[in-house]
Amino acid sequence: MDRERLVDETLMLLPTLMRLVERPSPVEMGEIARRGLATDVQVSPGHIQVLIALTRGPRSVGQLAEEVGVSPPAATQLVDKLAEHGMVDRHSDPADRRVVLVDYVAGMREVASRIVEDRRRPLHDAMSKMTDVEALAFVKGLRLLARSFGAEAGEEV
Amino acid sequence: MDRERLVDETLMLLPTLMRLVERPSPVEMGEIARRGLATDVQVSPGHIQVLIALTRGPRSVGQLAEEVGVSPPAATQLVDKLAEHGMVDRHSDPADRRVVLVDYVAGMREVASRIVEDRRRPLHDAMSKMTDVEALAFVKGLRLLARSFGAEAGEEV
DNA sequence: CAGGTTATATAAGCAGCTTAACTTTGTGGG
DNA sequence: CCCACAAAGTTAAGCTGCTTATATAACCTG
Repeated sequence: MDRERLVDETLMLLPTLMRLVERPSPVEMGEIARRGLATDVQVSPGHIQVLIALTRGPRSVGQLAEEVGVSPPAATQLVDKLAEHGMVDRHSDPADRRVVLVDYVAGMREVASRIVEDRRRPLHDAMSKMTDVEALAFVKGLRLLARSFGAEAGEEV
Repeated sequence: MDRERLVDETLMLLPTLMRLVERPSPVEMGEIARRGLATDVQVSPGHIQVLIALTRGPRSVGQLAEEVGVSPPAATQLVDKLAEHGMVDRHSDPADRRVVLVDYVAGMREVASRIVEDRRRPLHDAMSKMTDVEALAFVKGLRLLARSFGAEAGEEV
C-alpha cells in the first residue's frame, strides 16, 4: 500500500483541521449567554480540554498543564479565563499550600457539559460515518501520532 | 461501543497533537543550513503544506490559500517567507496578470522534499505501528473531521 | 533555620491567523 | 470606448495562544 501518500495527506489535513477547530464558533457563546454570563466568550480548544479534564475530578494547575500538553503559564492562563467567566474556581490544596486546585464552580458542571457538547457535535457527526473499527483505528492513530511527535519534541516520560 | 469516550479522547488529543506538530523542530534548520541558506528558518506546518501542494505543480496564491485552508493574506505571508529563503518564486500568469503563480525555484524541489521528509518522519514512525486497514481508517477519519468541521464553520462548497 | 526545590503566577515577546482597506487587472453593458 | 463593478493579491492593524525568563510563596532537608 502507498503509505507515502497517506503520510502526505495527513500532513495536509492535520493543520487544516486544527485551523477549523480553532476557528471560534459562536454557538457556545449563545449557550453561555443563555445562562446570564458574559456573551463575548471565546472558547478555545485548550479551554475545552480543561473542561473535559475536570470532569474526572479537581486538578492542580500543573496536572492540567501536563494533561493538556502546555507549559504551566499557559495552564494558568486557561484557568484564568475560565475562572473569569465563573466556570471554575481555585482553592489551594490544604495538604500543600503551593498547589492550586481547580474545580467547577457549583452548578457549572452541567453548563460545562453543554459547552463541550457543542464542540463534540461536528466530531460526533464525522464519527457517525465511521464503522466501530474505523473509529477505534482513528483514535488509535491519534494516540500514536501524539506519542511519536511527543518523542520527537523531546518529551520526557 | 462507547463513542462518547472516543469523541472526548479525540477532543483531548487533537489540540495536544497540533501543539506538538507546531513546536519548531531544529532538524529542518540544519537541513537548510547544510545548503548554505539562512540557519534561523522556522518551518511551520503551513509552510510544509505549501511545499507539498507545490509538488503537484505551480499554484496561484489563491489556490494555495484554498488548499491549505487559510485566508488569502495568510497565503501571501506563507509564500513571502518561503520566497525570502529562496525556496519558491513568484511570477505573474501571462494569461491573467492579476494572478501570481508560485513555483519552486530551480533546484529547490529536492531541498523541499528533504525538508518535508523531516516532517514526515514521526508521522511515518507512528503509521508503521498501524495495519494497512488502520492507516486507511485514520486518514479517512481526518478527512471526515475536516469536512464536518468545515461545514460547521460555514465553508462554502 | 539556611539553602535548594517545587508550584504557580507575572511579564515580555513572538508566530500565525483574521478582517478591512487598497492597488492593479480584467470584464461587460451603456 | 469607457466606466462601473468584480477579482486577485498585498498591506495594515489587531488578536489569540503559546513560549521562555523571572518572581514569589511554600515546602523540605541537613
